[in-house]
Amino acid sequence: MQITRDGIQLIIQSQNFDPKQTLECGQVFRYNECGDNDYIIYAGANRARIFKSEGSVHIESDELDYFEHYFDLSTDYGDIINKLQGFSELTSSVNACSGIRILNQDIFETIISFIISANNNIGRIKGIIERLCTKCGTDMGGYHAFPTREQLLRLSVQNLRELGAGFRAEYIFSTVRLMEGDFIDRLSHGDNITTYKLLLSLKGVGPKVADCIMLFALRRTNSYPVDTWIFKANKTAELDTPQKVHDYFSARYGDLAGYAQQYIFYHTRSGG
DNA sequence: ATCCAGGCAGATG
DNA sequence: CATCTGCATGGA
Repeated sequence: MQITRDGIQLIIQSQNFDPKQTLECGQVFRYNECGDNDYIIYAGANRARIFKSEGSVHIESDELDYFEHYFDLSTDYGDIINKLQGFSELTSSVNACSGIRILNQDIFETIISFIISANNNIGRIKGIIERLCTKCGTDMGGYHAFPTREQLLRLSVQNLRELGAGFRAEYIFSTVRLMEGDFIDRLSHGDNITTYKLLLSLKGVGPKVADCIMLFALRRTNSYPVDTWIFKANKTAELDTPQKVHDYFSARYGDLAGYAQQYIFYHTRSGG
């Protein structure tokens, strides 16, 4: 993969980077399509435009270093794909979605976003998060940052309901209060089991949401989130519960489980 | 109208 | 430990 920096933009030439697949594979919610494979993406307090043109991906932002890490540009996805091709059941998914990259997202934003995602659909999730940012995120001039913990502490359960969060309003209200002191540091530095248990201590965070947080924000790539789509795709007579599917495939794919999960999820959801 | 959406908490065997 | 039910909201 070749990266060149030209003023305010990065230009990336890679077989394995497609903006549409990367943003629409369900790992992130705060983006808007503004053209053909052309998006505005908001992450934390930052904003970028990302689009594909003549085989290259362009990223325009005032914070290029942030987005270079955010889009995981130092990881060799060709190598990951080669290894996953060793599993015959993944061939069609990987071939159809070979431009997906797993983002490095902010931990607080990811926790709140995936609490909102529970028993919800992507359109509503995006709307609730957008209204949350507008309601209490810092005005960056033209857009709003994702709220900080301190900003969310000011909202009542009633406020959260008015944004459309439904029964998740209580979860968010409790969780921002549980994440006190060095909670985030302990999440980041714990081993997989410790971090997983810590996440389950938050309200609105169960097995699936914890796996998403570990994969999308903490880069624990052994995580294998099992939602309704993955369960439908993987369910067999033997693997007849989400937990059995999770345990089987996280063991089968090892540290590539998270990548495999995203290829399957996007492929299944887009009609594969 | 009924079901579903990137599930979870709390109660019950 | 595993299984069951209620849950806010809006679109299909």
